[in-house]
Amino acid sequence: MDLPPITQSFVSHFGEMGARWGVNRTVGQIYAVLFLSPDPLCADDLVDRLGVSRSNVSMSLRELQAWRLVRTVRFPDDRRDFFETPDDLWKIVRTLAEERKKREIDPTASRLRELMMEAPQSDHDRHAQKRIGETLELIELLTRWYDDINKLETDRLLMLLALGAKVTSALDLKDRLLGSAARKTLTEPAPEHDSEGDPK
Amino acid sequence: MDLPPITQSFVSHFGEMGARWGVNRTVGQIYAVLFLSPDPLCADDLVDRLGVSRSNVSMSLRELQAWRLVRTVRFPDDRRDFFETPDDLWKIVRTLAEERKKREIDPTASRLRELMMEAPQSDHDRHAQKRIGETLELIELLTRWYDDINKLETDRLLMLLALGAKVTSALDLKDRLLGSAARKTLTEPAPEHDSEGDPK
DNA sequence: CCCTTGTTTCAGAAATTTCTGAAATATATG
DNA sequence: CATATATTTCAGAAATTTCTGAAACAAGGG
Repeated sequence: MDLPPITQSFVSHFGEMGARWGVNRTVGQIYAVLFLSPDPLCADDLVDRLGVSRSNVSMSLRELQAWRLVRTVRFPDDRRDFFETPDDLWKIVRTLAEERKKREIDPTASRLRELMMEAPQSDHDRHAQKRIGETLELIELLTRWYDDINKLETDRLLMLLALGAKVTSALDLKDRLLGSAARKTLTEPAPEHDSEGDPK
Repeated sequence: MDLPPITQSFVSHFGEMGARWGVNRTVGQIYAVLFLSPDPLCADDLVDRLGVSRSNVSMSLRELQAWRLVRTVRFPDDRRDFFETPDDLWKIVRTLAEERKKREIDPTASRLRELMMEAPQSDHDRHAQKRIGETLELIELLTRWYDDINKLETDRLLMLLALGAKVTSALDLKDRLLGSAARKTLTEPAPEHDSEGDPK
């Protein structure tokens, strides 16, 4: 490995964290190198900098492209592919959210939907289905919210994030200004999830 | 494996998905069984139902406890530990979010903070540090938002989720009612990211 | 104490994932 | 079409993770 000190340390960290993020060490490291590089790099640059095999680099880049976290760039009079990360951090955040949802949530949601179609054979099945149904509703609520929020342009998103929980007081204020009739039309009756959870 | 059909299918799915969620097959399956079980189960119940070794169950339960996704229950006149999942789904969602943040975000944030303290040795380092700083700011913005939202009681949270992107129009409305001066102080200018890759 | 019942630990076996080098493929150029 | 350059594939090697059975540990009676 041959990298300036700060980059080096950043790259190692991404290598270690890779596992927790659902990618392997090399994939994490390659992403880190590209992320910090001022200009696009070709596969052999990555081989040199990380000291891993050419084929490993090739497969890892492939995976990063599947995640839409790197893209290729071509230069005139050069037959090699070069790779770079989008430099808009917000775009990266959105891509990560989309891809993780696709891999971690969507398959489960559709499997649960299938299970809700099955005819229960026993009391046990009936209980399971009830629980599965509640779970599915919650997932659908969360993903609808996500889809909705994800449509906002970045500056509006930024505004909401900066507001944080204060939105609720802002909404309360609005209610007071308008009378609460208007809000009722915007909020839907809350789905119920009850249980003998702990008193907080 | 000896489970009624719907539970069976749910459990297999959680086993397969386990890997994507950062746990292994057995951990995923055990969680799934406990989640669907109407009453708490002891370790040997899990051995029977999943056909894995006793020690595997023991280690997997330990991991699920580290995640705070299962808790133990004792019954009078029985020396065995029994295990169950919280049945309030919102509590589960919150726990998942907290634990994943702790494992996936926090270590990176603190490493990036360390890297920002280093004295840059070269232009390359300076560029890397700039990029790292932007990343850290974004992470901090997101985690502040998360901490803030996470404080809300579940019914308020539910209200926000149901509103989705409509909050922004609600806020716009509030602005119109109040005059826009108030909001300006809450939004920040969007971070700029420019770059031009040039051929080597 | 010494059973009995239940849980945890841990070294090594088994399974899976990652990585490599060599061969195959693709594509531009003379 | 032959050559040079670049990339991808893939079978097996290497590394890592998961899982097991046996042994150690813990705790409640008798």
